[in-house]
Amino acid sequence: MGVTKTDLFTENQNEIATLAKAIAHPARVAIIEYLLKVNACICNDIVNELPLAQPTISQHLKELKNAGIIKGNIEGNAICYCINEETFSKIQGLFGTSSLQKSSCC
Amino acid sequence: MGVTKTDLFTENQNEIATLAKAIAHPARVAIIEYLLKVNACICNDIVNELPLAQPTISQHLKELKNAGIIKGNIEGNAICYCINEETFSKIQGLFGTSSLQKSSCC
DNA sequence: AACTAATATCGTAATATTGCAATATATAAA
DNA sequence: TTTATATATTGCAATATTACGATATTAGTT
Repeated sequence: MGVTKTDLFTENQNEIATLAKAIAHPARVAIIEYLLKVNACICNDIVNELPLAQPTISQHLKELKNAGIIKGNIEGNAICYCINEETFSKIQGLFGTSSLQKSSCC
Repeated sequence: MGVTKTDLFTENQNEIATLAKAIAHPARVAIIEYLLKVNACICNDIVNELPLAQPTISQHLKELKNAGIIKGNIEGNAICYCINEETFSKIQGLFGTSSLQKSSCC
């Protein structure tokens, strides 16, 4: 149906899925990488940096913001976006080496 | 359009997005967690473990397999699925602490 | 106030994802 | 060989995502 049955899964599983979904688009990966590189930037910089139309980027920024991965501060008539360290650390914790012990079989 | 313009982004950005997309569903997170917990299992175990119909789980397993996150070995009339360590390590590397240096601003 | 620049929202078309019933396939057991 | 068990595939309905033109909003500039 295209509708994910979130109520059937744990809060933790849904949280991981939601964070992963926010990263699950090359444009959003590019935005994250760019923000990490320049450490902070104005939205318009991203529009100039990426080969997508302004409304499209605005939409991607909104999704990243909803997921808590980035945050935006109003700066005059522009908006300064940057990585939300708290969420970013959480992601590194969730997907990082420590969190899950691996072991093969077949 | 619902169509991601992958050709506009780097191979690396697309790879990260593809791996993230494979994890971007609570059922697939649950499958990964289960495989990590039991270390290996028969597909039918997953069907019994998760509150989804067999065809739906088969589909999720296919996506995880396509992404290289799990692999399946035929074992009699059943199939033994397990984590693909190589890809799993790659994910931990990509999202883990080392790969991206963070620094806040606003 | 009129104008410009930066960003967000709306509406919509194209496409992708999710879930499952029905069915197919494949192997083992009787 | 018939039957049972395990898994995959097909087809489809419901919903979600992606992209962008048009337009709105907001704040600075002249």
